[in-house]
Amino acid sequence: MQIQLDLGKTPFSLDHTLSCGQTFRWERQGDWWTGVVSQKVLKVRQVNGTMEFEASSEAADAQFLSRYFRLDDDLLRIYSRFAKDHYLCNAVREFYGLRLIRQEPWECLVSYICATFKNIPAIKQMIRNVSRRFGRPVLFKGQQFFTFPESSVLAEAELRDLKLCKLGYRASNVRETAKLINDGNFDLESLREMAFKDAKRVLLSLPGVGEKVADCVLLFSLDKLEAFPIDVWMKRVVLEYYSENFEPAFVEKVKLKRTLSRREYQTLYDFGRSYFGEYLGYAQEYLYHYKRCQAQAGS
DNA sequence: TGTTTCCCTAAGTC
DNA sequence: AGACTTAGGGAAA
Repeated sequence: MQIQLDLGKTPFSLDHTLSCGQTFRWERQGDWWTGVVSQKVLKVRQVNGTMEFEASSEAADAQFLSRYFRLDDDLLRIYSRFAKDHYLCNAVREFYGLRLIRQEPWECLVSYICATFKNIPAIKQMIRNVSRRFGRPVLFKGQQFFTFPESSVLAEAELRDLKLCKLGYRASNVRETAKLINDGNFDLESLREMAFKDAKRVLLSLPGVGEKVADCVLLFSLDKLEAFPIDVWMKRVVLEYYSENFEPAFVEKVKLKRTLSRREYQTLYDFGRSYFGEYLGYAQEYLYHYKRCQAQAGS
């Protein structure tokens, strides 16, 4: 059964939201996007101010979609707080309506542990492989999809099988993290109620989770909009667009390095926090997408 | 114009 | 500070 969700005057762009690289389980065919979210298959398209969708389960109703796509965020207010320079104004104009997505924390955590040193097509491939190998099949409109496996399943997975999913050295990090989560030492949902710094400290204790992965999980699944993940693209954004905020020697030194030390990461974060304000997580996502599109257009 | 090969780099962590 | 580790994708052949 097809359901409609009226967006009213709420700024929203389904295409920008699903194209910007924050999530790895959606595919576009024509106007329609199909993806697996929390045990359900969704097929969605946007026609101006309306979202039309179908789902494999009735649990995926308009309220579910509204929560997943963060339609509760007041985007205009968020824009007014950070769109104060050339780059952000351009990014907001170009990607108007792009929203962060409220992902399922466990899948988000594994996705970003896998994301280290990989490009987005490769990450999508890994998550697809893991779901096909360890997830549960769901039939939707005559096609077979696979849910993302629970931590209990990955905790008992053979390393060999995870490596066959092309995880490489990430396989052991995924399995050991799954064990810790599954043993009940960590309740990911409880992090949502904690302060940003406390939640981050907990995540940093998991194998395969450093500053950047922790920030991604906090931003994309645990409602911490003050997270500001700095990967190679965001490093370039900060050091190229906002270099005047740093010592020239620092800029030159950090530009040349492949990876950031914890101290350097913190220095870039502190700039983001003071310059972009309370919604720096949103600013991050716009600038990340903007920089990647610029690079693609230029080459 | 269609393959194959080579090379660089990727939503970093420890 | 340097090792880890691998596949996608563009350039070159």
